[in-house]
Amino acid sequence: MNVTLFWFRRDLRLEDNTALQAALENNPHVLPLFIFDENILQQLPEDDSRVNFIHHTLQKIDQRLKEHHSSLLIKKGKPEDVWKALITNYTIKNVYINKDYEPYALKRDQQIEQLLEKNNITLHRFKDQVIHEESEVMKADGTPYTVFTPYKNRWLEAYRPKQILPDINFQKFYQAQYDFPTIKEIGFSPSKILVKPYNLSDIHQYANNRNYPGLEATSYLSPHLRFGTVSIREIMSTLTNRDDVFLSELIWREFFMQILFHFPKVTTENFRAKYDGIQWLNNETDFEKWCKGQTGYPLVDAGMRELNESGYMHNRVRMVTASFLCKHLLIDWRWGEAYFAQKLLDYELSSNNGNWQWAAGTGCDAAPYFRIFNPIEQLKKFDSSEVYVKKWVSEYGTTAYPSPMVNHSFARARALDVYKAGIDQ
DNA sequence: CCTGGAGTTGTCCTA
DNA sequence: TTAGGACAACTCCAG
Repeated sequence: MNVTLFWFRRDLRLEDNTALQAALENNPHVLPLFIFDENILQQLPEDDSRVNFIHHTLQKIDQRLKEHHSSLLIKKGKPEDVWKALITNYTIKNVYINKDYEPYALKRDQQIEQLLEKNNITLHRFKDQVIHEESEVMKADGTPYTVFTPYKNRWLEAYRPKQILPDINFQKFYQAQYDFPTIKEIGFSPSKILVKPYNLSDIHQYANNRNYPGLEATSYLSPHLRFGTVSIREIMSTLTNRDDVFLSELIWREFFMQILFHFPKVTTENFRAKYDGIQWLNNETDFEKWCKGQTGYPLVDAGMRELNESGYMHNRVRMVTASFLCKHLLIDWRWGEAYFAQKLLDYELSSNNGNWQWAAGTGCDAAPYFRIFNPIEQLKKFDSSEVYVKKWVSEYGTTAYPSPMVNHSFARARALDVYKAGIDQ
């Protein structure tokens, strides 16, 4: 039996899925596939919340497919090995994927494409996870933007709303009944941390509410965009002119994706080499206090504890915690980036890296280094009733709560000195 | 090539 | 009490 493979990666949905739709429209016997990639899994803790979310999402997709006498094929291994086995066990002419722009994924897909080509199999790639991909929003001279505002203006000029795809035809799937593996069979254990459904019902209030972590006004959209459990086009179709501040955040997502694509060195290096001379203190005890939310600054600690306990952190608080690590503690932004990468449900290399470099002042279009968040002032301004802080730091206000690990005025002056010295080198 | 305007999210001090 | 400027130049981008 000939089959066409559709490979799910970070597009875990049956609705408005560009490559899946194309596969079903042009081929009989479409076999949907997901590979638990050992290259990625081996770095993760056994109860990783993202792996659990992926597993849970795939199970729901599999259940829907089974209602139509088909099912998902789940494999675990290194993608190249898995594909070699698939080519041996099935007769495959076409493979469909949605593009993924991260450095690891680009390399992986290139390898798989070579392997498929050798076996006379065509790989069909589609743009799906973004409105404008890496080279669709460029300056007039053909080079990429490195400043957000002009990028955003060009992005908006180029935007054309697109129709959501019609419902898929389940009859076109390959009819087979594969067992769906348990989380244990994949080598993981259940996580207590769960992805919440996204909620855009109050999105027209985003501009007014977004800075107040106590309001519980966040959309919780980010993990869904990360794993493709919702289509970016569907989100765009729900926005109106009033939602321009929220739309800007979606454009930031694509801005940092194209930065990572065109400047992959940012993964390990400062975007601006000018800051390479900063002498980080990198004190491990300090770092541990920050990770655990034991700094003695309530807004910082609330943020870190929210992250540790829920896999989320409010946007404003991400800036405060990141600024605190880099400027008050003089710890290399890469340490903070790696910690967020472990914990965030919405972890995305491009956004995480871009925003950490922004906070550290080393990135493109970054905050100037002398802009140092005052964690006490930020608390007064954005959580004055202390609802957010009390929610996450239950001992706040008692003797059990630690005193500040570093004096703000001292740390501020020290950061200015160290940054200045680093730049002057 | 030149030029001018602008650049996510702050803080602190002074008048 | 509050508004405004300093903080520090530098680079980007469009015309």
